[in-house]
Amino acid sequence: MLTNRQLQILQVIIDDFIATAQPVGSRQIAKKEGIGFSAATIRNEMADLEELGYLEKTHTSSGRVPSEKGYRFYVDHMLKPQIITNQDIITIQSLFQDRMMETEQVIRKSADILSELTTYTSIILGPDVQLHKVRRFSIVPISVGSAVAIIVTDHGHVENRLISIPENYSLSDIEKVVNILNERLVGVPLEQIHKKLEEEATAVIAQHIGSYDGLLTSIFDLNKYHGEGKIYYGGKTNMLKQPEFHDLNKVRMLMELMEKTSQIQTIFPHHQSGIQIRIGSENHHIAMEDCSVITATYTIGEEQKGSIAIIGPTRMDYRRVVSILDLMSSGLSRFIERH
Amino acid sequence: MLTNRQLQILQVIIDDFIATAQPVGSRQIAKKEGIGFSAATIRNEMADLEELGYLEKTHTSSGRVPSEKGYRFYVDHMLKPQIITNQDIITIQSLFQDRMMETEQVIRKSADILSELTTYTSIILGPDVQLHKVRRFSIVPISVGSAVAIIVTDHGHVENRLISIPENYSLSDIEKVVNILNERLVGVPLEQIHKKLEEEATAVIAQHIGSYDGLLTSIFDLNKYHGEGKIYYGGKTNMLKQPEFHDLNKVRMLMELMEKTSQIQTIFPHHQSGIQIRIGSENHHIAMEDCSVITATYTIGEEQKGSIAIIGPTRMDYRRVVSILDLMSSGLSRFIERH
DNA sequence: GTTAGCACTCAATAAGAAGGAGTGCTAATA
DNA sequence: TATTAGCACTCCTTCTTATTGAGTGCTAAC
Repeated sequence: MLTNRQLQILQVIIDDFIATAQPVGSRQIAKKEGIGFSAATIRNEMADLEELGYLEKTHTSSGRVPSEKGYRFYVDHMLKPQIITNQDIITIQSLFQDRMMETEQVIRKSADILSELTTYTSIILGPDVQLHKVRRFSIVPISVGSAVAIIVTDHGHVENRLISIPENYSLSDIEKVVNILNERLVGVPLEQIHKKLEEEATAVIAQHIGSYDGLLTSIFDLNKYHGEGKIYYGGKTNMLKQPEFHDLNKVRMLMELMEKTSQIQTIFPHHQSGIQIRIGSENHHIAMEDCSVITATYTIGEEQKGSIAIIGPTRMDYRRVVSILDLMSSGLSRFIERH
Repeated sequence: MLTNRQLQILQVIIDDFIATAQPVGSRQIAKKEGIGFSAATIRNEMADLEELGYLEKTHTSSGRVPSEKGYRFYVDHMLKPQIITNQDIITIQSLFQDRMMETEQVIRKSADILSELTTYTSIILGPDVQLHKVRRFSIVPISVGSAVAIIVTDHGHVENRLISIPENYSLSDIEKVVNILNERLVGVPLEQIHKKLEEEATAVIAQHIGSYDGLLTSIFDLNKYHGEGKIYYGGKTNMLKQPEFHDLNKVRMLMELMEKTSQIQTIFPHHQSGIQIRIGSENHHIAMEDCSVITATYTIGEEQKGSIAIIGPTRMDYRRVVSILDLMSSGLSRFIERH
């Protein structure tokens, strides 16, 4: 168990390092207000804190730097919520004023604002369309043999896809199929379309039209295209402003990571709501050894809907980021709910 | 006018510098096969070429480096098309096999392949949807007061947008509007919708329904959303591998440039078809002082449709990039035409 | 016109010297 | 016993100073 004085020193070191990115020395701490003991005492305490694993040195005679364990402790036990300025609150809330703005746009803008307010990089996982329910299904013929299949959901999302029409289908056949599908599928969540289709619709269609080629299965492979919802980024270049990323190699690895949709998905914790913090190696990614990721989720009703993440250096301003993320996720939740 | 020997030396220097990124010295050149004169002679010629503005020195006693004027001359008068390997051709053409792949997907993949083959960054301006013609227009009500408007074009592109429905519109009113619009708008290019609407449809609708609120104007502001077609990137991080971008500041400026949609548009020459090369300052962008941009266009029939660009260091492999871009743009043109 | 030879320039690298921030330990102090 | 002052020591950083080597420009000889 840490003594009060140790806690105090740890706090000062972490706050200072977050602000300056420089190792913190004992004299520096002693000079701070509210510190009533000498540099020598602090040195002793720091040695203890290092032994306990909360601090590290960059070399034998350098000041101390928080270790991952140090950040973890800080985040778990010492993080008081920050008072956010009115200005920030206004910036965020103005986003959600325009009722007729499309969800996609709002998210895009949210990502930008997040990165601006935090000076880090923001990533937003779009709402999970899989739970939307079909409102209307239609097929629009384009040319001989091809057509566009369109699904509109109850939240106004539109999913469309080019399909091929077997030659033996006539226009009225297509119309029949569309009618049958609308009867059966309206109200069904996207994620269940495939199952529903196999269970009910195929038989009915075959019965009405006689043939049932691969047509329909190809339509509803939609799922494959939007595995988990789109990904939106804000402030990708903010990383480059952080002193810890003066190393081109690190930057490249990080950028490459962000280009790979499948990889970036993994930074979002699955089936966990609320705010999650992953520090350095906790991300299980070489490229993110020196990064922390803070994620939040936004929801509609009971069901999880999407995630927001801020990715920055381990030395990031956890207090501020957590508060802003909190504000933003609840704002987004309310916004999407209205839609 | 340059002598034959000067041409030969210029060629060797540029080819060498493109390959190694190192200033080229007189001894190095003298050692090359096919060079029948001494280093001293070459030094004299180089001094002349420098005086003419085709070469530069990085410092008083360094080897020579091509100047912008040198590259320009090389590109205009000395660029023989490169024989592309079979492997490359296969890679590109395999892209266009799958007839049922969506245009968007093909473009996305094209961008990736381009960046892979060239080791530079590729940017593709999506086809200009403005010239597509309306195939079907529909409105799907979502909740009280809101609906989704959908336009399907003759090339299978789907444009959709959330709109608000004035309270005094009934379901059957909406249906009437949709019918009228389909009668009037099918076959009209997207870019003319707005005009067409004002000229013809409004009167008819007002007559049928009695009121004509802002409903429709809001629908067709679509144009504003897709100014010039979407932008797709490939190999954004390839820049970081080039020795000329070891400077973090340059990298940041370039990356920031690419994040700004409106700015990146400007690198595409307007209303010019064929292959265009812009070298260094010709791009009129501080961030691209050390970059060259090679653009090509892909077309359907007579009308220009979209652009492809490769952005790399001024020291890029012009021969190879031009050839690959040529292949890719004609491939894309044929692909889109089929759709 | 071409080339060999030589003095000169400048970047890059290495090696040393000085300065400074910081630590760890010991001994004195409250 | 807990705290602190003092001091030796470490190692990074920065600044010089040589040293080397690639390359040029010029001159004189071929």
